[in-house]
Amino acid sequence: MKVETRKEEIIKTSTILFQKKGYSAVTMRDIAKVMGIKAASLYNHINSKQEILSNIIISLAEAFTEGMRTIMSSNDSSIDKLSSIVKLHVDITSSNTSGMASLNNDWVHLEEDLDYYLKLRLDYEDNIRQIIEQGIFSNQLQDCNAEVMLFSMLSTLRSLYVWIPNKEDLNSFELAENLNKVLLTGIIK
Amino acid sequence: MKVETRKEEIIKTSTILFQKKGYSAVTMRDIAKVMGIKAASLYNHINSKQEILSNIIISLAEAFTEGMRTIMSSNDSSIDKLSSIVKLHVDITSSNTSGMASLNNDWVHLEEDLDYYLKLRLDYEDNIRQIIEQGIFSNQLQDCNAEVMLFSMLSTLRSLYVWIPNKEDLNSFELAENLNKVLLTGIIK
DNA sequence: CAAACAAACTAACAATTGTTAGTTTAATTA
DNA sequence: TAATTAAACTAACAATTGTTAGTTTGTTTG
Repeated sequence: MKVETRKEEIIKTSTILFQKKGYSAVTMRDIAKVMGIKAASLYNHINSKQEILSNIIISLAEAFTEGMRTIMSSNDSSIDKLSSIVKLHVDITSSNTSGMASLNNDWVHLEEDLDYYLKLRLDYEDNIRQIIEQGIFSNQLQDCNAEVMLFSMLSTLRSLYVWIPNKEDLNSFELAENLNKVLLTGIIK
Repeated sequence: MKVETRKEEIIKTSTILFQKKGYSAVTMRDIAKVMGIKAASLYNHINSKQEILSNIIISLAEAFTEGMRTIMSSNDSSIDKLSSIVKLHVDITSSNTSGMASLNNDWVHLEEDLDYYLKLRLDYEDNIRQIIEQGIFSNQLQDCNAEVMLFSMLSTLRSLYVWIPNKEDLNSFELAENLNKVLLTGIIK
């Protein structure tokens, strides 16, 4: 709908500002100034500052949930599923690095949608855990502490937003390729 | 000095609050309330909110720098050096998980000490990069993209603060052990 | 042309922010 | 006991916060 256009511009602008200073440190006047209007004018398009944050975070969280649904419903091996997850993170993060900063750092400031976000996040982690445990059980993965594997992988994937903007020399495909290699087979020869 | 005692209590309290909501969202009145005093009373012991943040972040950053100095001056192999770095992160993070949250998320709000912090951080990263490149050169590490290795490892280590408080079942030693295995040799069998 | 509408504006609000000045209280030291 | 000091207090400040109400402007549509 065309009505959404201006709202989307506000969200896009806010996303970039939230990335730089965090949700709490960004004022409505900051956002307005970047857009070349007055703070009060923002309220013709959005209902609250909180709504902006929700829009940024929830849409991304749902994208991950949707991607995970596809992966889980496949018949791939555990290792292939993990590779798909890496690809999913690289793709979503590449398309919205700033938003991923809010997802990672500002979710604590969600109000109405906090519980919903936490549920999506928990379910997502549970799915990965399940894949890893299945991989250990079927002898494809090392019999190492599953939580450590989960944590290590997820930490790296969640930090991609910091790193992708600084490394334009690798395209999405190569990046996912390299990440897979490092995350799955380690760095030792 | 005994004079510092009260100041340290304020910093400790602030550290925990900063971890929960981030520097910008925590007010001097929040800090004072937890300590059971009035906001104005805080200023008998500290000069500004900013000073609290600086204290938290810089002392941690310097601990890392100091640890790295020791590692770099050893004659260990690249792999052993990387293991020592993992241990360094586990140790420092275990001893101050809340502070590590500020180090990771609130450093952007540093003012006077921002440049100093950035220099420490950059030097630290350069040292790790150097170790990795040396490892590749001497054929101990896979000939994979060095930046990806560096990023993956550092992302995991920097996220430890989120994870350590929830996993008390692993002690520092076991944790470093498991992390080393996963980070160095991967998760595939 | 008139009506409708999107999107900006000005002005103001009540609450909250970090911080300062000056004062009181209670314990320690000379 | 008198002087000192650490550490709290009250009261207030100027600035900034998110947000609301009501108005103006210019474009699109009937």
